[in-house]
Formats: sequence, structure tokens, C-alpha cells
Amino acid sequence: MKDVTTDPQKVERILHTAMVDFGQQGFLKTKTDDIAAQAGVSKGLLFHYFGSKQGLYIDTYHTAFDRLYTIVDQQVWTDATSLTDMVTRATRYKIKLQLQYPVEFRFLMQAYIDTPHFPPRLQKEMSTMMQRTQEIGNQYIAGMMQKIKLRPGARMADVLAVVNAVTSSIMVQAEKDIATHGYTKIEELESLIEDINRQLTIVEHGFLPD
Amino acid sequence: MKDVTTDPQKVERILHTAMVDFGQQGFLKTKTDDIAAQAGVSKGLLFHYFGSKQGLYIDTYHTAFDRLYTIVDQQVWTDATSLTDMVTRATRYKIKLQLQYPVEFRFLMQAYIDTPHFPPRLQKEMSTMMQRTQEIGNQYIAGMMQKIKLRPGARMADVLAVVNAVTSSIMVQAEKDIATHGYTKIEELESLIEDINRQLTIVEHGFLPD
Amino acid sequence: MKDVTTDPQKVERILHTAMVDFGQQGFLKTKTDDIAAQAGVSKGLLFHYFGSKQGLYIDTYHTAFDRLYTIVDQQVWTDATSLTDMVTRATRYKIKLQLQYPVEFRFLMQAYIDTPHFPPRLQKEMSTMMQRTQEIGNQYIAGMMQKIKLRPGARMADVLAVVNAVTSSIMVQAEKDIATHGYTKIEELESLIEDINRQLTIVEHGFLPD
Amino acid sequence: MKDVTTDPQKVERILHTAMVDFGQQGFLKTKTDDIAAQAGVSKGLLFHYFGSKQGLYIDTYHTAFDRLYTIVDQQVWTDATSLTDMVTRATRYKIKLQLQYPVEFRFLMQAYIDTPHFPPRLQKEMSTMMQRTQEIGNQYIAGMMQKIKLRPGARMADVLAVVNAVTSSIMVQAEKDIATHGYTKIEELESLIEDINRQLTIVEHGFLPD
DNA sequence: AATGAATGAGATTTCATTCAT
DNA sequence: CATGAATGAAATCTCATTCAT
Repeated sequence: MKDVTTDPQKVERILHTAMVDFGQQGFLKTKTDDIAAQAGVSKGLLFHYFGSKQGLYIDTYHTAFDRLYTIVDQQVWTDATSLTDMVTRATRYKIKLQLQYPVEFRFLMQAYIDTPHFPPRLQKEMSTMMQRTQEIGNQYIAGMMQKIKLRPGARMADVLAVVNAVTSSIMVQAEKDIATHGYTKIEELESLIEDINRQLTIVEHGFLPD
Repeated sequence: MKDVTTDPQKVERILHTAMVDFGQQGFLKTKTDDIAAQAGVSKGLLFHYFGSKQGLYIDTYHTAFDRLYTIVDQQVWTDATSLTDMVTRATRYKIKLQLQYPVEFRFLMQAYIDTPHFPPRLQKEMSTMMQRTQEIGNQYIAGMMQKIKLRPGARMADVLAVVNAVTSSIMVQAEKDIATHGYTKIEELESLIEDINRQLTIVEHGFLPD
Repeated sequence: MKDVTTDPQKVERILHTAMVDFGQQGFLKTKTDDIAAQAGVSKGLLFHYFGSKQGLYIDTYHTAFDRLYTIVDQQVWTDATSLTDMVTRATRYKIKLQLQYPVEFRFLMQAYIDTPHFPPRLQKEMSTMMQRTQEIGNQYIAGMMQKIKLRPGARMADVLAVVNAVTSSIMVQAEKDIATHGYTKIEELESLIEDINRQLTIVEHGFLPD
Repeated sequence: MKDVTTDPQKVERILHTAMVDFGQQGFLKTKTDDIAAQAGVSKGLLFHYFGSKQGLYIDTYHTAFDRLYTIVDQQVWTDATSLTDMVTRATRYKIKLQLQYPVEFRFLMQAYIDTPHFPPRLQKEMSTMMQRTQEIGNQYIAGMMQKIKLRPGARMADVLAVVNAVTSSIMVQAEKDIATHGYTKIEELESLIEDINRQLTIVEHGFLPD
């Protein structure tokens, strides 16, 4: 955002609207006219505050990112006793965040998917930031896994990949369920938590009989 | 396609170009001007044949879908001895298809991601078709799994979900590698096959020591 | 102009209108809407043909320049007997051109004046072309003056400067008269020719009594 | 300026900034935002004081005009012995003024050039004032020339025109040199004075051998 | 009097779609 | 059937001017 004096409420309204619209429709399909109208401000103000549509997108990204990643409480899962327990707890926590900040979550997932279709300048800027986000996520899981003792022949990188794959697919499912059924409470998604718990147990012990 | 007399070669060129462009840039960013120019036909013909940009997209989808799913040879993996072997073989076969039909593959993956951003009519039509595709994929894997005897406590649906998650993440990685490094031979992607083999072995036996 | 097929009549109408409007109002004040409307074409076509407002300006410049500088007939004055005769004839010829191509003349004079106010890219491009034009003009006059024998103490460069100054001021006056009174025939501007003739005679012989 | 109570310092700052910006970029390219920011006042005040951008331009013109033409010291050259001497001195004095009041000079020259591109109301108002300025300038020179005895056949009006043309072209050159090289002392422009001296000598005695 | 956030009319540019040939 | 020049609605962005404080 430029060094213009801004009305925090309007900024908030614009960013919120932008997050919703960009998150639902992606960058290209979202119209600045719509954002301004929905936020109850003039088109001019939007450009006065954010310079351009791309500038608004970037600021929206930072807002969503900061809101989510500054409140993450790592303590929730660091005292877990097993990987399954650990990742299950982390996922429950993540889904809670997703329920608490559905707009931010959706926007960030959308941003991740949309990046290749952005205008060049925006694409470049977003790619850099995406990478940073990716790395933060990996650090958390990598940290968790250092305590685990592996079965002979099982490589750490592969276990990480499997756990990541399972977790991602559950998070995508959570996103869909929230969007489709309008869930707002963690209880409504408890079955997903149970799913990941069982699935990770399979990854821990295998699905074949001994 | 409408009931107009068409020149098969031109239809083919248009559909191919559309598949490439839509697959690389998505629906909105792709310009009808570019498709017509690259296909060596007039823009008028494009609309004469396909009615609209959305109509062209739908026809392109059908073409890509049919080309891939009519040639799938299930025999390749149905005589496998273990799930890991089975899925690894299936994945290798899938990656071979991806190398043989990179344009169709890329388009379909892009279509899957893009669907929520389409204009309403297109979105509705695409969603239905997507679901059908999903189901076909699941049937294959489900078919494979019926022969497997599971460890007590492990549910079939969960094993299926884990295997799907692992396979998907590998396929996404394959897509990225192909796009980034321009791979054209299965040998260049053999390490990915080894990855999924090791990862599925972990899923079979677990990563914890007995 | 890009490699698009163009309707010569429409191109002609657009360029003519652009020349008139840019020449009267300068670059910034001229609106693409107006040009399109006056030329009887759609706004879209204008951009289809010329890419941008700046592109249209540059093409208009080339058109004006080429139309004027390809038809210049140097023979008119090269057989003159004295400098005064020579420059007077050249000026009459120039004013004739100005009457024949008032739009081109006005545009080019305006372009010369406007250059410093252009958008950066256009400014750069125009500056280069302006310089070229300047040089062509100087060559003509320099050519004329090589035959002249000067009074001791009078430098060629100074004579050139004085003649240039006198000629320029007459040309500016001609432009004003044409714009103000709507003159269309050389006869109506004959008094200006007489002015420059008398003024150059003064420059030849001085205004002081011997 | 309207009949509002005004803070003289702020008025001064606004007018100075306006003079610089209008002089450098012309009327249209200059933004009221920039003027207000550079003058350290609010945009509101600018409109409160001057009513509109056009109003500000007109007031700026008056200010520049008054500042230059009220301090002109005619004594400097009225005791000259010859026209060349007289005009050379006057030009040196004028260039000194230009160095002392570069902003006012540049603005007035720019205003002279820009006039035809102004919005109608401004254009009308400016034209009138321009004429007045022209006339004042002419009076000075005309005054100088009354003492001169002309060669038979040479008309006063023509001599005046030639001298004006030569002087103008030198003043334009001075403006360019100052802008380009950032000259601030009369010594740095002494060569221009010599130029006009030699050129006027040519006008006095002619460039042809007797 | 003074502010500067806010406005919205208006400018340039894009591109799916049409239609005369 | 085939063309591609032409259209104009719609999008992004600018900036003089206003007005609540």
C-alpha cells in the first residue's frame, strides 16, 4: 500500500471483499467494479489506496498470509506422542483455522493454484512469496518428524512425501466440504479428522497383514 | 459441435491448438485470436464450427477425454502380484500416456483446476463431466484393490484414499517435471516411478519399526 | 502500423482526422473517441490498426512527413540569382505547400512544439525523428548559401542564423494567417512574400545608410 | 483569485510551484496533486484559493508577468549609441533576467506556446494577455529604433521584424542552453551575446560585399 | 480557514462475437 | 463454406473537483 492516509474500516472492507472475490473467482474474473461496489467504496478510492488491481491482489495476499501465519500456535501439537497423533492434531488445528478464517484460507489456496495464470509481473512476485509459504509449511512437518524412528528401509523423504500427500488431500476435502455444506464448526468436520487419523495409522503400520 | 459441415483437418487443428492454449493459460487468458491464428484458420470459422469460446472449450474437453480414456489398456497392470507393484505399474503406464499425450493430459488437469472459475454455464457442464472422470479413475483402482487382503483394523476406503493421495501427488510432480525440463521419455522420469514404489511400500508395511 | 490488413480509405480517414486533431489540440487534449467518431470508424478499429494512441501519433507523423518531403521540388529555387531571390522563392514555395497541405504543415509544427510534453516513450521516438527533419531543412539552406560571396567580417554561420530566424518568423506568421483568415490561395499571402523579400534585402545590404 | 482570506506564504508557495510545473510540463500534463504536494499545502486549499486549475493558471500567469515587467530597467540600454549596441545590451539584460527569474521566463514562454491547447475559457483569457505582452515588448524595441536613421528603401517595420526574429531565436537558444546545461551566470552565456552582436552587425551592414 | 479522503466522469485499451462479402 | 475486418460492451485506470470535518 502506498503512503496515503487510509480509512482502516474501508481498507478492511476492500481487502475482505477482494479476498472473497479473488478467492472465489480468481484474479482475471474478478472485476474491480464489483469489489468497489461490494465494499461500499468508489472505484477511485480502490485505486487511490492500492494503485492497481495487481497491487490490490498483492496486498490482499499479504493480509491473508499475515492473518493466518502470525497466530499459528505450534504448542498444540509439539507435545504429541506419535506422528499420527501429531499430524492429526495439526490437521485438526489447521481445519479449525480454516473454519475461523475460511476466506483467508480459500484465497491462499486459490492464489496457489492461480499463480501460473497471472499477468507476468504479478506472477513473478507471487511465485517468490509462494515459495516462502511452502518452506514454512515444510519446516513444521520436518520438525515433527525428527523425533520419529523409522523402520529399516524406509527413507525419511518418502515418509514426508506420503504424510504430505495424505494431509493435502484431506485439506482439499475440508475446503470442499466447507464450501459445499457451509460447515462452521469443527464438530461438523470431525469425521475428516477421524479419516486422517485412520489413514495415518495405515501409513504408520502398513495395510498388509504382518 | 453444431450440425454444420466441417473440414476434419481444420477441426483437428483448431482442437489441438485450443487444447494447447487452454491447457497452458486457462480459459480466460486464452484468446480466440491466438487459437485461430495458430490453427491457421479464420476466427470466423472457429465461431462457425463451435458457436462460442465456451462451446470450443467443451468440445476440446470431450476430445481430450475421449482420446485418453478410449485407449487405456487395463491389461497392463491387472496381472500384478501386489498392490505396490500394481499401482506402480499403473502409474508408469499413466506417465507414459502423459508423455504420449502431454497436451491432452495438461488440458484435463488444467480443466480440473479451472472449473470453479468458468462462466456459469460452462461451469455446470464441466462439473458433471469432471465427476464422471473421477469415477472412472476410482473404478480402476477399486478394481485393483479387491484382490488385496487387509491388515485387521485397516479399512478399504482409507487405503484407497492414501493410495490416491500418493498417486495424485506423484502425477502432479510428473506434470511439473515434464513442463519444466521438457522430458519426453519414460526413462527420464524413472526416478519418479522409484519414488512412488518406495512410498507405496511404506504404505504397505508402515514406516514404524515392528 | 501492424501487419493487419487494412482498408486504405479508413486508414486515410483516420490519419487525416488524427492529423487535424493532433495538429489543432496537441497529443494530450486529443481524444481517441473523437478521432474515431470523426473518421467514421469504431474505436476498436482505431486500436486494431494502430495499436495505441501513441502508435497512431507516430504513424500520423510519418504520413505527414512523407507527404511533404517526398514532393519537394528543389529545382524551383536552385537557379536563383541572389540569396534574397533564392530564399524568397523557397519561402513562396513553402507557403504554397502549406496552403496545399495545411493539415500536414500544422501537424508537423505542432509536433515540433509538443514534443517535450509527450509521454516518455513517444518523446524519445519523436525526438530522434525531429532531429532528422531539422537536418534536412538545414541542408537545403546550407546548399543555397555555398554560392554566396560574403562581405569581409561576416561569418557564414551568422548569416545562416539570421536568414533562418527571418524565414521561421515568416512561416509562423503564415501559419497564423492561414488559421485565422482561412486563406487558401497564394495570392492572399503574397504580402508575406513581399515582407520576406524586403526583410532579406535588408539582411543583404544592411539597414544603415552607407 | 477570489475574495477569500489567504495566507500570503502559502499563496506564494503555490504560485511558485505552479510556475515551475506548468512551465516544465504544460497545462494538461501538470497535476494539481503534484502542485499541492510540492507546495506543502492541501489540495483543498489550492482550489479554495484559486477556484480551479484554470484559475490557478491565470493567476500564475499574472504573477509571472508582473514580476518580470515591473522590474525592467529601461535605462540600461537607452543610452546606447547604435542599434546593434542597443539590442545587444537589451538582450544581455534580458538573458540576465532569464537567469535571475528562470522560472518566470520559462513559464511565460511555455504559456505562449501552449495557448492554442488550453480549454476554451482559458484560451480566450490568455490570448488577450499574450497580445498585451507582445505589445509591451514591441514598444521597447520601437522606442529604441526611433533614433535610428535608415538606409533609403528600408522600412522601419521590416527592420523591426528582422531584429525581432533574430532576438527571438537567440532567446529561445538561451532558454535551451539554460535548461540543458544548467547555466546560472551570464558569463556562461556570453557566447550567445557575441552571436547576437555579430548577427545584428550583419543586419546593420548587410552580408554582401559593397 | 484548511484539510485530504473520497468521488465519478471520462480516458485508453481489450477481445468475444458478428456479418458483409 | 469460409473469411477477417469491424464492432462496441466492458475493463482498468486517472485526476479535477467536492465536502464533511
